[in-house]
Amino acid sequence: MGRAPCCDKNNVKRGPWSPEEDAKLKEFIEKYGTGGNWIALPQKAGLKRCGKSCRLRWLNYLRPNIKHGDFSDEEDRVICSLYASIGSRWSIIAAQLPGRTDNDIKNYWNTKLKKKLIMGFIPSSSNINQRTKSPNLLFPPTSTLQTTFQPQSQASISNILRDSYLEPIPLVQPNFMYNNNNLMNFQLGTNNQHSYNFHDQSLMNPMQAISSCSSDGVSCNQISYGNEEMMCQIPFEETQKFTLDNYCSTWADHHDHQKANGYFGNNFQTSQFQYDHHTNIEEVKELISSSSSNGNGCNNVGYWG
DNA sequence: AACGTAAACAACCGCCGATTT
DNA sequence: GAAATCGGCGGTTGTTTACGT
Repeated sequence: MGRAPCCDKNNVKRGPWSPEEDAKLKEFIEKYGTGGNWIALPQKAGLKRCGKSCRLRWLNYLRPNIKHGDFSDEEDRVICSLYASIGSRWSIIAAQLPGRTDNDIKNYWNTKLKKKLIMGFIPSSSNINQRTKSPNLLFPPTSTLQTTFQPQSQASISNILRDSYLEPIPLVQPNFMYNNNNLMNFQLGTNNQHSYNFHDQSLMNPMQAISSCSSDGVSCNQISYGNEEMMCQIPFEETQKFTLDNYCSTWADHHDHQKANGYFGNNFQTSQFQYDHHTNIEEVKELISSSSSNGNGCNNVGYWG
Protein backbone atom coordinates (compact mmCIF):
# COMPACT_ATOMS: atom_id res chain seq x y z
CA MET A 1 0.00 0.00 0.00
CA GLY A 2 1.44 3.32 -1.00
CA ARG A 3 1.54 6.31 1.21
CA ALA A 4 -1.26 8.80 0.92
CA PRO A 5 -0.30 12.13 -0.58
CA CYS A 6 0.15 14.91 1.92
CA CYS A 7 -2.30 17.11 0.09
CA ASP A 8 -4.67 17.17 -2.85
CA LYS A 9 -2.36 18.24 -5.60
CA ASN A 10 -5.19 19.37 -7.79
CA ASN A 11 -6.37 21.82 -5.18
CA VAL A 12 -3.15 23.49 -4.18
CA LYS A 13 -1.28 26.30 -5.78
CA ARG A 14 2.23 25.60 -6.96
CA GLY A 15 5.11 27.62 -8.21
CA PRO A 16 6.54 30.87 -6.93
CA TRP A 17 5.05 32.46 -3.85
CA SER A 18 3.38 35.83 -4.14
CA PRO A 19 4.08 38.60 -1.62
CA GLU A 20 0.52 38.19 -0.35
CA GLU A 21 1.04 34.51 0.34
CA ASP A 22 4.32 35.26 2.06
CA ALA A 23 2.66 37.83 4.24
CA LYS A 24 -0.15 35.47 5.17
CA LEU A 25 2.20 32.68 6.09
CA LYS A 26 4.55 34.91 8.03
CA GLU A 27 1.77 36.57 9.93
CA PHE A 28 0.13 33.28 10.81
CA ILE A 29 3.31 31.64 12.06
CA GLU A 30 4.38 34.68 14.02
CA LYS A 31 0.99 34.78 15.63
CA TYR A 32 0.25 31.12 16.22
CA GLY A 33 3.42 29.21 15.43
CA THR A 34 3.38 26.12 13.31
CA GLY A 35 1.38 24.17 15.85
CA GLY A 36 3.62 21.25 15.08
CA ASN A 37 1.51 20.42 12.11
CA TRP A 38 2.52 21.74 8.73
CA ILE A 39 -0.13 19.74 6.91
CA ALA A 40 -2.94 21.50 8.69
CA LEU A 41 -1.29 24.90 8.65
CA PRO A 42 -2.16 26.16 5.15
CA GLN A 43 -5.86 25.68 5.70
CA LYS A 44 -5.73 27.49 9.02
CA ALA A 45 -3.69 30.28 7.49
CA GLY A 46 -6.00 30.58 4.51
CA LEU A 47 -3.42 29.43 2.02
CA LYS A 48 -4.03 27.16 -0.93
CA ARG A 49 -0.66 25.58 -0.56
CA CYS A 50 0.68 22.19 0.36
CA GLY A 51 1.91 22.03 3.95
CA LYS A 52 5.30 20.94 2.79
CA SER A 53 5.47 23.92 0.50
CA CYS A 54 4.63 26.22 3.43
CA ARG A 55 7.30 24.62 5.54
CA LEU A 56 9.90 25.04 2.84
CA ARG A 57 8.94 28.61 2.20
CA TRP A 58 9.15 29.45 5.87
CA LEU A 59 12.41 27.67 6.53
CA ASN A 60 14.21 28.81 3.43
CA TYR A 61 12.92 32.28 3.02
CA LEU A 62 10.56 33.78 5.55
CA ARG A 63 11.88 32.86 8.95
CA PRO A 64 13.85 35.53 10.76
CA ASN A 65 17.59 36.08 10.38
CA ILE A 66 17.90 34.33 7.06
CA LYS A 67 20.92 35.40 5.07
CA HIS A 68 21.00 35.20 1.30
CA GLY A 69 23.98 35.35 -1.01
CA ASP A 70 27.42 36.79 -0.31
CA PHE A 71 29.05 33.81 1.27
CA SER A 72 32.26 34.79 3.03
CA ASP A 73 35.58 33.06 2.55
CA GLU A 74 35.22 31.65 6.01
CA GLU A 75 31.82 30.24 5.15
CA ASP A 76 33.30 28.77 1.98
CA ARG A 77 35.92 26.99 3.98
CA VAL A 78 33.44 25.73 6.52
CA ILE A 79 31.27 24.34 3.78
CA CYS A 80 34.17 22.68 2.03
CA SER A 81 35.57 21.30 5.20
CA LEU A 82 32.27 19.85 6.27
CA TYR A 83 31.55 18.55 2.83
CA ALA A 84 34.91 16.87 2.97
CA SER A 85 34.08 15.17 6.21
CA ILE A 86 30.41 14.34 5.95
CA GLY A 87 29.48 14.79 2.33
CA SER A 88 26.26 16.32 1.15
CA ARG A 89 24.59 16.49 4.54
CA TRP A 90 23.37 19.96 3.84
CA SER A 91 21.24 20.30 6.91
CA ILE A 92 24.18 19.54 9.17
CA ILE A 93 26.36 21.92 7.27
CA ALA A 94 23.67 24.57 7.48
CA ALA A 95 23.53 24.11 11.23
CA GLN A 96 27.10 25.35 11.38
CA LEU A 97 26.34 28.50 9.48
CA PRO A 98 23.83 30.65 11.31
CA GLY A 99 21.35 32.24 8.97
CA ARG A 100 22.07 29.91 6.11
CA THR A 101 19.66 27.27 4.93
CA ASP A 102 20.48 23.84 3.65
CA ASN A 103 18.87 24.70 0.33
CA ASP A 104 20.95 27.83 0.01
CA ILE A 105 24.16 26.03 0.77
CA LYS A 106 23.29 23.19 -1.56
CA ASN A 107 22.59 25.62 -4.39
CA TYR A 108 25.71 27.58 -3.59
CA TRP A 109 27.82 24.46 -3.62
CA ASN A 110 26.36 23.16 -6.85
CA THR A 111 26.51 26.41 -8.73
CA LYS A 112 29.49 28.31 -7.39
CA LEU A 113 31.63 26.70 -4.76
CA LYS A 114 32.60 23.66 -6.76
CA LYS A 115 33.73 25.96 -9.53
CA LYS A 116 35.58 28.20 -7.10
CA LEU A 117 37.39 25.17 -5.82
CA ILE A 118 38.36 24.12 -9.29
CA MET A 119 39.62 27.60 -10.03
CA GLY A 120 41.62 27.55 -6.81
CA PHE A 121 39.88 30.49 -5.20
CA ILE A 122 39.45 28.87 -1.85
CA PRO A 123 42.57 29.10 0.28
CA SER A 124 43.65 25.95 1.95
CA SER A 125 43.96 26.08 5.66
CA SER A 126 47.01 27.50 7.30
CA ASN A 127 46.83 25.01 10.09
CA ILE A 128 46.45 21.93 8.01
CA ASN A 129 49.59 20.53 9.54
CA GLN A 130 48.34 21.13 13.02
CA ARG A 131 45.56 18.71 12.51
CA THR A 132 47.90 15.98 11.61
CA LYS A 133 49.74 16.57 14.85
CA SER A 134 46.74 16.49 17.08
CA PRO A 135 44.88 13.24 17.38
CA ASN A 136 41.19 13.42 16.87
CA LEU A 137 38.42 11.25 15.69
CA LEU A 138 38.03 12.03 12.07
CA PHE A 139 41.39 13.34 11.11
CA PRO A 140 44.01 10.96 12.39
CA PRO A 141 47.57 11.52 11.27
CA THR A 142 47.65 8.29 9.38
CA SER A 143 44.71 6.18 8.80
CA THR A 144 42.89 3.66 6.78
CA LEU A 145 39.32 4.34 6.03
CA GLN A 146 36.51 1.91 5.71
CA THR A 147 34.97 2.64 2.42
CA THR A 148 32.87 0.97 -0.16
CA PHE A 149 35.37 1.48 -2.92
CA GLN A 150 39.08 1.28 -3.26
CA PRO A 151 40.60 2.77 -6.39
CA GLN A 152 41.75 6.25 -5.64
CA SER A 153 40.78 7.35 -9.09
CA GLN A 154 37.24 6.83 -7.98
CA ALA A 155 37.65 8.49 -4.63
CA SER A 156 35.13 11.12 -3.78
CA ILE A 157 35.80 14.80 -3.60
CA SER A 158 35.17 14.48 0.06
CA ASN A 159 37.97 12.10 0.78
CA ILE A 160 40.47 14.17 -1.05
CA LEU A 161 39.29 17.42 0.40
CA ARG A 162 39.31 15.96 3.84
CA ASP A 163 42.74 14.55 3.52
CA SER A 164 44.70 17.00 1.53
CA TYR A 165 43.12 20.35 1.44
CA LEU A 166 40.94 21.61 4.13
CA GLU A 167 41.18 22.03 7.82
CA PRO A 168 38.89 20.28 10.22
CA ILE A 169 36.40 22.44 11.97
CA PRO A 170 35.06 22.03 15.48
CA LEU A 171 32.17 19.81 14.50
CA VAL A 172 34.47 17.10 13.32
CA GLN A 173 37.24 17.67 15.77
CA PRO A 174 35.86 16.50 19.06
CA ASN A 175 37.76 16.44 22.30
CA PHE A 176 37.50 13.48 24.58
CA MET A 177 37.51 13.42 28.34
CA TYR A 178 36.62 10.77 30.83
CA ASN A 179 34.44 11.26 33.81
CA ASN A 180 34.08 9.30 37.02
CA ASN A 181 31.72 6.81 35.52
CA ASN A 182 34.12 5.70 32.84
CA LEU A 183 32.06 7.51 30.33
CA MET A 184 33.73 9.55 27.72
CA ASN A 185 32.58 13.08 27.31
CA PHE A 186 32.56 14.02 23.73
CA GLN A 187 33.05 17.69 23.25
CA LEU A 188 32.35 19.23 19.92
CA GLY A 189 33.84 22.59 19.35
CA THR A 190 36.88 24.28 20.71
CA ASN A 191 35.56 27.61 21.77
CA ASN A 192 32.07 26.93 23.02
CA GLN A 193 30.67 28.88 20.15
CA HIS A 194 29.00 25.86 18.69
CA SER A 195 28.19 23.04 20.97
CA TYR A 196 25.75 20.24 21.15
CA ASN A 197 23.80 18.56 23.85
CA PHE A 198 23.15 14.98 23.27
CA HIS A 199 23.24 11.91 25.35
CA ASP A 200 23.53 8.37 24.20
CA GLN A 201 24.74 5.60 26.40
CA SER A 202 25.36 3.26 23.54
CA LEU A 203 28.02 3.42 20.95
CA MET A 204 26.49 5.91 18.74
CA ASN A 205 26.94 7.42 15.40
CA PRO A 206 27.94 11.01 16.01
CA MET A 207 26.52 12.09 12.72
CA GLN A 208 23.17 10.63 13.59
CA ALA A 209 23.11 12.54 16.85
CA ILE A 210 24.16 15.73 15.24
CA SER A 211 21.61 15.35 12.53
CA SER A 212 18.92 15.55 15.12
CA CYS A 213 19.94 19.15 15.50
CA SER A 214 18.07 20.25 12.46
CA SER A 215 18.49 23.55 10.80
CA ASP A 216 14.87 24.36 10.83
CA GLY A 217 15.29 27.14 13.31
CA VAL A 218 11.99 26.27 14.89
CA SER A 219 12.20 22.91 16.49
CA CYS A 220 15.89 22.76 17.24
CA ASN A 221 16.48 22.71 20.91
CA GLN A 222 19.70 20.81 20.99
CA ILE A 223 22.12 23.33 19.67
CA SER A 224 23.40 25.77 22.19
CA TYR A 225 25.53 28.77 21.58
CA GLY A 226 26.54 29.57 25.09
CA ASN A 227 28.87 28.13 27.64
CA GLU A 228 26.72 25.19 28.52
CA GLU A 229 28.34 21.91 29.20
CA MET A 230 27.70 19.59 26.34
CA MET A 231 28.50 15.99 26.08
CA CYS A 232 27.98 12.80 24.33
CA GLN A 233 28.69 9.96 26.62
CA ILE A 234 30.17 6.81 25.28
CA PRO A 235 30.98 3.79 27.45
CA PHE A 236 34.67 3.65 28.19
CA GLU A 237 35.18 0.23 26.69
CA GLU A 238 33.72 1.45 23.48
CA THR A 239 36.15 4.31 23.28
CA GLN A 240 38.95 1.80 22.99
CA LYS A 241 37.57 1.03 19.60
CA PHE A 242 36.72 4.56 18.77
CA THR A 243 39.20 5.39 16.10
CA LEU A 244 38.69 6.17 12.53
CA ASP A 245 40.48 3.04 11.51
CA ASN A 246 37.80 0.82 12.83
CA TYR A 247 34.96 3.11 13.65
CA CYS A 248 32.81 2.09 10.76
CA SER A 249 33.15 -1.60 11.32
CA THR A 250 32.80 -1.20 15.06
CA TRP A 251 29.64 0.68 14.60
CA ALA A 252 28.42 -1.93 12.19
CA ASP A 253 29.17 -4.64 14.74
CA HIS A 254 26.88 -2.96 17.19
CA HIS A 255 24.12 -2.30 14.77
CA ASP A 256 22.64 -4.19 11.93
CA HIS A 257 24.39 -4.36 8.66
CA GLN A 258 21.58 -2.72 6.82
CA LYS A 259 22.01 0.36 8.94
CA ALA A 260 25.72 0.23 8.38
CA ASN A 261 25.01 0.50 4.71
CA GLY A 262 22.94 3.52 5.46
CA TYR A 263 25.61 5.26 7.47
CA PHE A 264 28.73 4.20 5.73
CA GLY A 265 27.54 3.85 2.19
CA ASN A 266 25.66 1.36 0.11
CA ASN A 267 27.03 -2.14 0.01
CA PHE A 268 29.06 -1.52 3.10
CA GLN A 269 32.05 -3.77 3.21
CA THR A 270 35.05 -4.00 5.41
CA SER A 271 37.80 -3.73 2.89
CA GLN A 272 40.08 -0.84 3.55
CA PHE A 273 41.20 2.12 1.62
CA GLN A 274 44.53 3.66 2.38
CA TYR A 275 44.26 7.25 1.56
CA ASP A 276 47.09 9.31 0.35
CA HIS A 277 48.02 12.39 2.30
CA HIS A 278 49.81 13.89 -0.61
CA THR A 279 46.91 14.08 -2.96
CA ASN A 280 47.08 17.44 -4.60
CA ILE A 281 44.53 19.97 -5.59
CA GLU A 282 44.68 18.95 -9.21
CA GLU A 283 43.20 15.64 -8.24
CA VAL A 284 40.50 17.41 -6.31
CA LYS A 285 39.60 19.32 -9.37
CA GLU A 286 39.54 16.20 -11.46
CA LEU A 287 37.33 14.51 -8.98
CA ILE A 288 34.93 17.38 -8.89
CA SER A 289 34.55 17.30 -12.61
CA SER A 290 34.26 13.54 -12.77
CA SER A 291 31.87 13.36 -9.86
CA SER A 292 29.57 15.87 -11.45
CA SER A 293 28.63 13.24 -13.95
CA ASN A 294 27.10 11.02 -11.30
CA GLY A 295 25.40 13.87 -9.57
CA ASN A 296 26.85 13.37 -6.15
CA GLY A 297 30.46 13.48 -5.20
CA CYS A 298 30.06 11.30 -2.20
CA ASN A 299 27.74 8.59 -3.38
CA ASN A 300 30.35 5.99 -2.94
CA VAL A 301 31.17 6.41 0.67
CA GLY A 302 27.96 7.54 2.13
CA TYR A 303 28.17 9.77 5.16
CA TRP A 304 31.87 9.49 5.64
CA GLY A 305 32.96 10.98 2.42
C1' DA B 1 16.95 44.54 -30.33
C1' DA B 2 16.43 39.66 -30.57
C1' DC B 3 17.80 35.35 -29.62
C1' DG B 4 20.31 31.56 -27.37
C1' DT B 5 22.79 29.87 -23.51
C1' DA B 6 24.45 29.63 -18.88
C1' DA B 7 24.02 30.71 -14.19
C1' DA B 8 21.44 31.34 -10.09
C1' DC B 9 17.85 30.46 -7.31
C1' DA B 10 13.29 28.77 -5.74
C1' DA B 11 10.41 25.10 -5.40
C1' DC B 12 8.99 20.34 -5.95
C1' DC B 13 9.43 15.26 -5.55
C1' DG B 14 9.98 11.17 -3.39
C1' DC B 15 12.18 8.62 0.07
C1' DC B 16 13.24 7.70 4.91
C1' DG B 17 12.88 7.51 9.88
C1' DA B 18 10.20 8.65 13.84
C1' DT B 19 5.97 8.96 15.87
C1' DT B 20 1.15 8.14 16.40
C1' DT B 21 -2.98 5.50 15.92
C1' DG C 1 2.99 -5.24 15.48
C1' DA C 2 1.15 -3.03 11.43
C1' DA C 3 -0.45 0.80 9.14
C1' DA C 4 -0.91 5.59 8.74
C1' DT C 5 0.91 10.01 9.22
C1' DC C 6 4.18 13.57 9.42
C1' DG C 7 8.51 16.18 9.31
C1' DG C 8 12.85 16.33 7.39
C1' DC C 9 16.21 15.62 4.00
C1' DG C 10 18.78 15.42 -0.40
C1' DG C 11 18.32 15.29 -5.27
C1' DT C 12 16.24 17.19 -9.13
C1' DT C 13 13.58 20.22 -11.93
C1' DG C 14 11.54 24.58 -13.30
C1' DT C 15 11.78 29.47 -13.68
C1' DT C 16 14.01 33.76 -13.81
C1' DT C 17 17.89 36.60 -14.66
C1' DA C 18 22.29 37.74 -16.68
C1' DC C 19 25.30 37.59 -20.28
C1' DG C 20 27.20 36.87 -24.89
C1' DT C 21 26.61 36.82 -29.83
